[in-house]
Formats: sequence, C-alpha cells, structure tokens
Amino acid sequence: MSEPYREWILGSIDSLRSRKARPDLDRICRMVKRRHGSDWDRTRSELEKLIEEQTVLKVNYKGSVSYRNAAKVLRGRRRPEQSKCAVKQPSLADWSTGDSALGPVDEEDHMEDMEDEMSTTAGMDSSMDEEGDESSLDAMCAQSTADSGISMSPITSSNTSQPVPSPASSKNSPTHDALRQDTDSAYILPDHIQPAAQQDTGSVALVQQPAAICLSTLQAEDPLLSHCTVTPDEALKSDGGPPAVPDPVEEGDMCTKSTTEEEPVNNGGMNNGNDVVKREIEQDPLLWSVADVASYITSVGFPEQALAFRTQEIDGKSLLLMQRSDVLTGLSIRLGPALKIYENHVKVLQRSHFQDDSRLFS
DNA sequence: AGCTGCGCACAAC
DNA sequence: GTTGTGCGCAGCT
Repeated sequence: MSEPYREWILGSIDSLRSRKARPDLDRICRMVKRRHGSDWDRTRSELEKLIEEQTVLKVNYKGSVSYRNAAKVLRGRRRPEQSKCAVKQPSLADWSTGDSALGPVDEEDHMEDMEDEMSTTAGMDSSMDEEGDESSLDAMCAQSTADSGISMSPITSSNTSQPVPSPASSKNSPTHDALRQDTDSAYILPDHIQPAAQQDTGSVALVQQPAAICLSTLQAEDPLLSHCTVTPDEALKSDGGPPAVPDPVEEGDMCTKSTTEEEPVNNGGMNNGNDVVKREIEQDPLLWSVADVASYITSVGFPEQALAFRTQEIDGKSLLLMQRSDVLTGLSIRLGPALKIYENHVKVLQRSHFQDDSRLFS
C-alpha cells in the first residue's frame, strides 16, 4: 500500500478515537477525504490492505464494525468487551491476553515472559458473519494479539497464513481465554486465514499448537523467512544478530526448545530463507529501510513489536541511534520484549556497527 | 451541514 | 477503582 494512506488512515483512526467517535469505515473515509482529498473507494481499498497486513484491526464492537490502530491496540490492557452475547462459535483466544498486556509486572523472568508472549492466540469472532454490507472488508479482518509475537505480522500469503496459536501459559490460563467466547467485540481474521480449528470446535487444540506452526507462520508472514524450511529454532536462532554476536536464547524458545544453542555465525544449516536473513543482517544496518528493520525485528521473533518499529518509521539509521529509553518507552511496546529487543538486538547491532566503524578509523 | 470536544454510561479487568 | 470504548449532545466553523 502507499505510505501516505497508511498515515492518513491511521491518523484518522487515532483522531476519531481521540474525539471519542467510533472509527468506522464511514468516518475514516470521510476524514481521509476531507483532510487529504482521497477518493472514498481508494481509502477503503487501502484500509483493506492495512487490515490485511494487520496494521489496522477490524473489530466488532458493540454490534458495529470499528477499526483500531493495531500499534496502539497492542498496548491495550484488555480486549474490547466481549462475552456479552451468546456464543455462536468458539473463539480462538484472548487476543490481548489482557492481563499480560497490563505492564511489566509479568516480565519477571525470561521464561515467564516467553510464555507470556506465546500465551496469546488469535482472537476471532464469528459475529462478523452477520455483516453483509461490507463485502470486501469483511473478508479482511485483522486478528489482534497483544502478546503473540507472531500473529501481528503482516500477512503476505493468502493461503498459507495461519494465526499463530500459542502454547498455553499456565500463568494466565490461556486455555480459558482461548475458550472465552468473543461475541461483542473481537478481532477477526479473514476467511482465508481462519485456522481450521476455528471452523470446528478445536479451540483447545489451537492454543496448544505444536511449534511447527510457528515456523509456518513465520514463513508465511515474514518475507525473510518465506523460503524457510528449517525448524523454528533454526529460523529464529540463526538470525539473532550480526555475525559473531551471541544469539539470544529466548527467541528460540518462541516455538520450541528442541534444539541446542548454536552460534549465530554458524550458518552451516542455513537454508535459503536464512540466507536471506543473513544477507540482510550482514548488510550494513545503516542502509536498512523501515521495512528492513521491521523484517529484522520480525525475524528475530518479535513480529508484533516489529509493527511498532514500522509505525514509528524506524529505519536503519534510527535503529542505530536508538537509546534504551527509546526502545523501552518510545515504541509503546511491552517492557519485556522491549528489553530483549534492545539488549539482544538493537544494542548488538549498534555495537557491531560502531565497532566496525571504529575499526575503519583505526 | 459537517466537524470537534466531551460528559457520561457501560463493560472488562 | 481503572481503563477502553463510543453514544449523544452541544458548540464551533
């Protein structure tokens, strides 16, 4: 999609929200048209694209369609109201793992945090079936995941993408969340990415999907991994940072702990997908575009947070200039992932980059 | 007429 | 009690 539209639409949504107006299609299109003169249909189609890539979330709130700026929803302390109505279909899960999105209190340790990050599955709602007048948009419903590290990433494939079911977190009883029925408001996936389990009754199964799903999702959603055929661990571990930098462990845990730790410089097992990642990593981060940065953040296991980087238009230069506080507070991402991203990736990239620079001058 | 601000009620947590 | 949401109304342009 064209960048201006992203800004325009997100800006309109934010603006509408700030004045307590429902950010629905009508208001969004009207505002974009008024502010920027954009054609209504064009705005609508661009909005559709944003929904598809989950920059915008389409929700059903209090019986009407509403749109959310995904980057801001991520920090939501809870999901929109739900469970007010009778359930027609089992929803997949709590989209926000509301409790865990509340703040840093549950970021006490890495394991807990990783469980936390994985504790959210795609929230979906069958209630959207009731809508009949927004044919195109209806097919493009965004899932929301405040905590899932994966499912917020852009969907690039219409037939391979799946929301990432997350391993259950005993702490937050995600199974219960998963079984909670989204009715009044929920984030919805397009049909083509609706997991099969949602179409039957397999909510529990979904929230406990094996790690392999993580890879398929990464492959489907992350261009850098789109060719990947390795295990999730390999995919995640091999790209943890620039060469010669120890790879953080936790990202590997995102999907499975089945592999042993490897040095990231050991690319012996890398496949094409990882080669892509490697090439990008080896490229000077200074040259990275916003998309490159987002892809990198996604590739190291933080697709949800990558969205924040994209939203804040962090390119390679910005990334190398980022300070700890910028990552921790400037991106509106949760403290746990933010700390990991900064300590394990941003800092590492910066160190590597500036070491290279200093070598040049010495 | 259309846009904006906001009090208020509601629901989730 | 806190927070997110948005209806509905009043004021503004």
